[in-house]
Amino acid sequence: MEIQEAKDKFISTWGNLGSLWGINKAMAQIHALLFVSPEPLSMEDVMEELYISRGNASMNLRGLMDWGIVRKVNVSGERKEYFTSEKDVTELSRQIAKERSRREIQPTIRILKEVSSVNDDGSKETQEFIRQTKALYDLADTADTMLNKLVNQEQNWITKTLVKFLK
Amino acid sequence: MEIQEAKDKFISTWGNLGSLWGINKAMAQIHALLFVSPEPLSMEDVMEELYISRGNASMNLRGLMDWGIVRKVNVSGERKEYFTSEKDVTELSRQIAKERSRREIQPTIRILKEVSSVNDDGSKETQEFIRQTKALYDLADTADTMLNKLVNQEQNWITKTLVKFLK
DNA sequence: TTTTATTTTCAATAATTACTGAAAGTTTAG
DNA sequence: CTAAACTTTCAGTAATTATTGAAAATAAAA
Repeated sequence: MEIQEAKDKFISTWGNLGSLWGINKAMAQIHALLFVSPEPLSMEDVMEELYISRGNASMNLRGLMDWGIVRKVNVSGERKEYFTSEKDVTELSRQIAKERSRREIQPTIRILKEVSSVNDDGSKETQEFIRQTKALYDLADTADTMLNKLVNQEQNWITKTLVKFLK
Repeated sequence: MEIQEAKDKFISTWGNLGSLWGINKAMAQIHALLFVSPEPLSMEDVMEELYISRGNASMNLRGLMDWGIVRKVNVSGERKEYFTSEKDVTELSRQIAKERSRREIQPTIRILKEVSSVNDDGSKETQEFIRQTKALYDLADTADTMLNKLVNQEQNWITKTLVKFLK
């Protein structure tokens, strides 16, 4: 496969995958583009490569910065702003995990806790509701904690060793 | 909080969360409803509780069965079909992890592998492309393997120990 | 077999979500 | 300061995705 085809395929695949981590297609594609570009790109560059409008580029670049995986860089002698993405996949996944936890998982956990402490009227329906939402709360809480530990630097030697075993 | 409010809140929250695991709102809400119902529900029941059409209920119940987390049950003396969801959260997460891996992660990994073996023309662009897509491939592959091991029964003592440490 | 109950399918439509482009805003240069 | 370069915002529109509802299909009962 030649580089242009491969690049297009990668950008398109990554774009469709956006929904998997909760961002839209254009945003994921911009990320993909920056991720494989050796040099920072201007907004103009992004618009041209992906055939998207200025407004679209602007909004989604900002979105990526909010996710903490894209940042502006100054290119000396240039007035334009240039953008570059986090290049280290470990840092990238750490950042994504952190943001998803903050934006979606933790709010969900909060609500699970809230609804599972519903007033128990003794009915079968209520008891099943409490049992099930509690179980979900425990699962979500454990999974969130584990994910964050796995993905964060605070890995002691035991964790590191065990991670190797899991691979 | 009273049970009806709690139930509505749970169903609505779970529904919005659908996008997190790649299913639509109605599907996630049906799942939520079945998940906290002590008895199996008919399609009629689902339609009434969630105010959705017959077609919608039919299609999304089928979707949930395709995910392997809802199944039909026969209620003796009844001609209607009744539906019930997987009640065990461990089995639920196992099933979801398995399906997501199969539907999205593995196809992505395949493509990452494919594009990262692009013909190397020696240019800076191509070299960066190869480096980055390879790194992503490794990450996705490792994460997929780990997730499946974590979530599957094949937990040996090492895995179990790791899980305890991570919690 | 015919009737009745129930489910599925899918074209039409509604709802949601994303994108554009131009005007307004901002920053730097002159 | 004014002009030029560049970015952001957002109302309008386009594209996508979800939902309805009724006809067709299926399955059980009579």
